[in-house]
Amino acid sequence: MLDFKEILKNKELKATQQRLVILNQLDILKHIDIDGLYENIIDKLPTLSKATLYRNINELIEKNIINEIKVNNKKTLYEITKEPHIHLVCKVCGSVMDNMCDISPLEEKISSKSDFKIESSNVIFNGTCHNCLK
Amino acid sequence: MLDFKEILKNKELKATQQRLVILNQLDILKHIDIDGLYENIIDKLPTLSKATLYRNINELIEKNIINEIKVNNKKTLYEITKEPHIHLVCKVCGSVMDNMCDISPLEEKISSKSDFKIESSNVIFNGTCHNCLK
DNA sequence: CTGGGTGCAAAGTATTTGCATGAAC
DNA sequence: GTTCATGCAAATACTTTGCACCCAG
Repeated sequence: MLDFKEILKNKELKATQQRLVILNQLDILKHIDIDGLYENIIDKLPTLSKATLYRNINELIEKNIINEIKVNNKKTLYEITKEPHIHLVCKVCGSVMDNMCDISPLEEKISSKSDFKIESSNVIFNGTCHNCLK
Repeated sequence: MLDFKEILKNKELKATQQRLVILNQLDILKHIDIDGLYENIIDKLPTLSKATLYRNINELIEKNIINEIKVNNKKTLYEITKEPHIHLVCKVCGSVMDNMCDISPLEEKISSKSDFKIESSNVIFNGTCHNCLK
């Protein structure tokens, strides 16, 4: 499990109860929007205000501790920043899955063809997941 | 040039002045957010209300005549739906470019590995464009 | 003890909706 | 002539901000 106290310290952010709970819940819930996150946290930390949640989400994105996933027709989701990966979004059940497929061949093709230096990527595939195919 | 009257008719939408101007401007401006679009249209059609713009954008997305591009740290952009393609977003100048690179090899790799049936994709690469590299 | 973080309430933005009027077909 | 679309204003939803108090370091 990730040591969020340490991570926050490294980025010069105080390890407040609020931030630790936000990060823990994000780690558990994987891909969640702001309201889902809020509802989940309120059980653990009933005093949390939405203002604080918004402020922290923005701060944590800024420091690259978490990152946003923008899916069409959905509210923005958040996740803990880990290895770069692809997202598979099921149109039937709505679930979002991580996929570790290596996209560097594609990146190289594009870089060379377009003279564009790629630094990061956001790749989403929409379709039907394993369970919903059955 | 695309015949938007025809396109609207095929989707059973009335070809109103508002819709035609919205589509024409989108076609010219390529990747634009709602406020940029509104400001551009107001010159051509000063009576357009933002409510109508929002309603039409939603309607046109629903009918797949236009589509949204969700870029991190940017407002949602809109474009006329054409061939599937990738977006390259320059972190320096902010420009958004289309790239026609074929991603089907990647799609096949993922489909087979994950047992996920891909129907559409949203692929964004962030980095530095040709001009800003100089 | 000090500075950054929090909660609350209020302000600021963004987006949607109800309804009377108007335009497309 | 009908039906659907529009403009306006109001409602709703979303996000940020100011400020007094609080807690992590």
